[in-house]
Amino acid sequence: MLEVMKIKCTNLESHLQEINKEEHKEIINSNQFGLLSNFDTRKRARLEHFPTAKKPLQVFVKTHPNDESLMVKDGYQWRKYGQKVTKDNASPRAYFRCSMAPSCPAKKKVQKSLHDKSIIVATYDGEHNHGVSNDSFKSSSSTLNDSSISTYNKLSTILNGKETINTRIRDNVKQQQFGYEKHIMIEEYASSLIKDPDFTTVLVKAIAKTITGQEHMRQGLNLNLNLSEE
DNA sequence: CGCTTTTGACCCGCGC
DNA sequence: GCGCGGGTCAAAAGCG
Repeated sequence: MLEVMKIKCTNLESHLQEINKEEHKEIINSNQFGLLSNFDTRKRARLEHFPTAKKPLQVFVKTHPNDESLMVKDGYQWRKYGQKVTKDNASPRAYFRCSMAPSCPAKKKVQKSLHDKSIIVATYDGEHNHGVSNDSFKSSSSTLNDSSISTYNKLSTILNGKETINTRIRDNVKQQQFGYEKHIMIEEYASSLIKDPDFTTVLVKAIAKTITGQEHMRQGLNLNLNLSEE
């Protein structure tokens, strides 16, 4: 499911980059005349708000509020190399380096959420130059190959707001023998995505087009988000 | 014994 | 130049 979501996000990002390019052109054009309306200001703020490819990935993981370990099982082996108490958050921030490969530049910072002690925030820097461990994060692709319909159901649920994502994903994921922490991570990842107004706006457009334009997909067997055709 | 964690010291960029 | 704060280093301790 993570792979599917990653592909969808890639499609969405490329689509948004196209939109951003056009909006930047509009802003530049309006600035050429020395004018910047409130509307333009809002658009620029939104452009700056949307995460770019260079922005470090943040993952929100739900844990027990009393759990002080700051450990996030994400399939890689991490070696802790530092811990600091930061000014804006009483919870200590832990620094980890990937220990699966000696030359791997990947790093991450883990800190409890300022507002919710039961949520820890992992900020990833750099990319891994090696594969993921099968031992610590067993591939679920064998059980998720037929997950298109559940993916569609989950996204529909998000959009309809009739049921919390936690409930449906937890049921689906537990049935497919995910570990507890992994399905929590997926929940938080999906939750963070749907809190992004840009993400949901484009997602709604794409899914609406898919539903209305492709009647044969009414059973949600294929969530086609090929936005480049829009 | 080898790897990981802990933790105080150090480095360095940034704002004033 | 100085102080602050985030990030990193490295020695010691812990652990299997």
